Amino acid sequence: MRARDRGKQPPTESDIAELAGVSQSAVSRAFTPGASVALETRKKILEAAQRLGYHPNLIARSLSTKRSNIIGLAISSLENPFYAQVVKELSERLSATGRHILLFAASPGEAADPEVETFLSYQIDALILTATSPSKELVQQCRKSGVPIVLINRDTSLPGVSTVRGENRRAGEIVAAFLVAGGHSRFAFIGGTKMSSVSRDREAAFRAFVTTRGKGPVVTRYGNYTFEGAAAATRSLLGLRRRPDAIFCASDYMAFAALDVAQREFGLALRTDLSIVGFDDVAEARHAAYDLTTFSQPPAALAREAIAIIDNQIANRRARPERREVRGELVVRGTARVPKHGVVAVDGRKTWSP
Amino acid sequence: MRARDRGKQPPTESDIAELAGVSQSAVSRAFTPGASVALETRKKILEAAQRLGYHPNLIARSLSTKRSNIIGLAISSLENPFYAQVVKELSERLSATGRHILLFAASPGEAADPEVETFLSYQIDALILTATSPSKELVQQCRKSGVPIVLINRDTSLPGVSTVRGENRRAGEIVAAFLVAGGHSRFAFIGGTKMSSVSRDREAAFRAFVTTRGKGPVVTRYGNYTFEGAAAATRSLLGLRRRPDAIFCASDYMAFAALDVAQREFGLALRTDLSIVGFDDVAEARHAAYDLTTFSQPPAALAREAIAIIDNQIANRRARPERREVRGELVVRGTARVPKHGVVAVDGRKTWSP
DNA sequence: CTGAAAGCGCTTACAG
DNA sequence: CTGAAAGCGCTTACAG
Repeated sequence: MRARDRGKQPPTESDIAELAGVSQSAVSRAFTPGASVALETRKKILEAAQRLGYHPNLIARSLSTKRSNIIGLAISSLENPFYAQVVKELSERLSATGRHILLFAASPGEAADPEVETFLSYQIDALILTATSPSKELVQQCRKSGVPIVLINRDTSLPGVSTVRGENRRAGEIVAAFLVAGGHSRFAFIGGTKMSSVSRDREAAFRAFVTTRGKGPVVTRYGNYTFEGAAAATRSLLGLRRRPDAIFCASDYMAFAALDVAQREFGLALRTDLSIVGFDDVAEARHAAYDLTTFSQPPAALAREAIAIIDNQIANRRARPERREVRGELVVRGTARVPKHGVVAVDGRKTWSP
Repeated sequence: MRARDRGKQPPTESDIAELAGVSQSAVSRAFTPGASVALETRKKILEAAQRLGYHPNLIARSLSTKRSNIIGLAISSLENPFYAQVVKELSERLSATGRHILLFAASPGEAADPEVETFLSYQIDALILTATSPSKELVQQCRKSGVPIVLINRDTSLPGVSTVRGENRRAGEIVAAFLVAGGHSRFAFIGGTKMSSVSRDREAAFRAFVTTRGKGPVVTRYGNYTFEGAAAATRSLLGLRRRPDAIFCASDYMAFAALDVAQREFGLALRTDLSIVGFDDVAEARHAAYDLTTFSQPPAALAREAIAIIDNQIANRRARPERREVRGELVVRGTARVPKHGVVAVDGRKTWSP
């Protein structure tokens, strides 16, 4: 009796044990898949647990097993629907395997690092960063604690870190080919940050194609991955004497800002005065309000690959970090002039390849 | 030495104690604010901790203190930028006080309940639900475990649950007054779900005002808080023989869908053929692409109040559940005809009141 | 101020 | 299959 009238305290294994007339360890086994318990005993125990409304204390379990089933997730641009979608995909897939997300959502400017370090104190099983990059110190901490770390849509030269990205270089090339074929002649690129290597990859491939075709130079501005930043970048670009007639943006979210400024502030007509192409293919891109031509990078695939990497790393602590790429395609919509040839329709959407 | 060469295992208080030549409990005190440790000892300990790269194991701490500093957060519409913003505000405010978010992001249809119940096993200090409502069972579980629960932008008749909402009734009334003053005559409402009481409150006040002015009836459709659902609702409404010339949507996100359908599928001109008003005032609402007239419900305030309630409930376990309301205002933009009188400009935005 | 000890609620060898 | 016991890494009375 003593054990059970502990007032507001939730019941523990000992309470169940007492009620079922078995040992506490028997109760533990009854809740451990694969542990050896007689069918009869397990039944008694489950009944008792049911009666008392027992739920295992996962904090205690984590302490003994040294596995928390918690995955740390840091993100710096939740206002960007692309990342909201990534978080959602991650949450759904992870919870399907009984794992949970410890979330930290920073603002684009902020360093997520200090917060994320405290995640380590929660004994997370792995760390996922998206829209943000880890510092050297964070990576070292993770390696010391044996916590695998994977970046989504970001890259790093730091050793021991896995990455999952879209087809950045291929995208840059295809978008360039598309715009060149569309008859444009003055090209610009709105990147994330100077440091962002995914943005740089897209830019490099874009620029290489354009200049190789003798259509250079490509003017670049940085939108810092924010709406306001991209709006400012667009203003700067459209104020140029040699005004671009084709802008490739490193994210749909920034492309939305470009669209805004081009139409509202400069009164430009899409496709005739100016073509804009984004990257990501977020859900909003197909809304009539934007109808954005863009290169896709599916969040579901990104989430799937990131989790696959984590699982590998957890299963085999000595596994080498991986770098995976997720396929995308150019989705043709209304914000960019369309070349005469090369458009094909699949599943109700239009795609283009050279 | 023994204690320190445990290989990949992160250092513990005992390791620090050994290195610093003190007891393990002394180390614990050094990391407990307000505990009594000599300045000298604390210094030695912190040095040792620094050298070993020690971070307290929060899982172990939680087990003794029965406080995890983890707040459970369940959300069902992260694709709606309004909720993405709410999550972000919550994350930033909570981490400022050393707390973290255990996240579960479901899809609008799904019940978050089963997942959220496992949160309880993590000994969360409180539970926040937004864009989703708890089942009776969940609420009972929470009360049993003494976990305060607060809903954001949702309501419930279940006892023991706190809520934070926008000015639903006032919004319905003001939007109605605005549209009536704008000379509209055929009113419609796109609600979330039949069950959603925040949606019902907005609708009831809207309808009451309209019919009182002899401008009824108000036709209602439900968009299920999704983009596709709202698009279908709009199609149904605009296909009506007595086609509405004014639609009030229970969320901006649904209003975006309505805008899409009205313009792309029905070729309607905003303000002359049809006025659309939303609810929330998400960041996208002021983008040129939408330029949506809407009643605001600030996520920052919602997050602040929700946390304040949680803090009250944690500080005083016997505190009664609270129901708080957060102020909003009608933000005048381009999707609805504007009455001759009543518009005032503040801080670069236009507002209206009767 | 400090250390030894018990306890938080689990898991997991180890005997039987 | 089952129980007694040690241990996970902390906190916190209790003596001194």
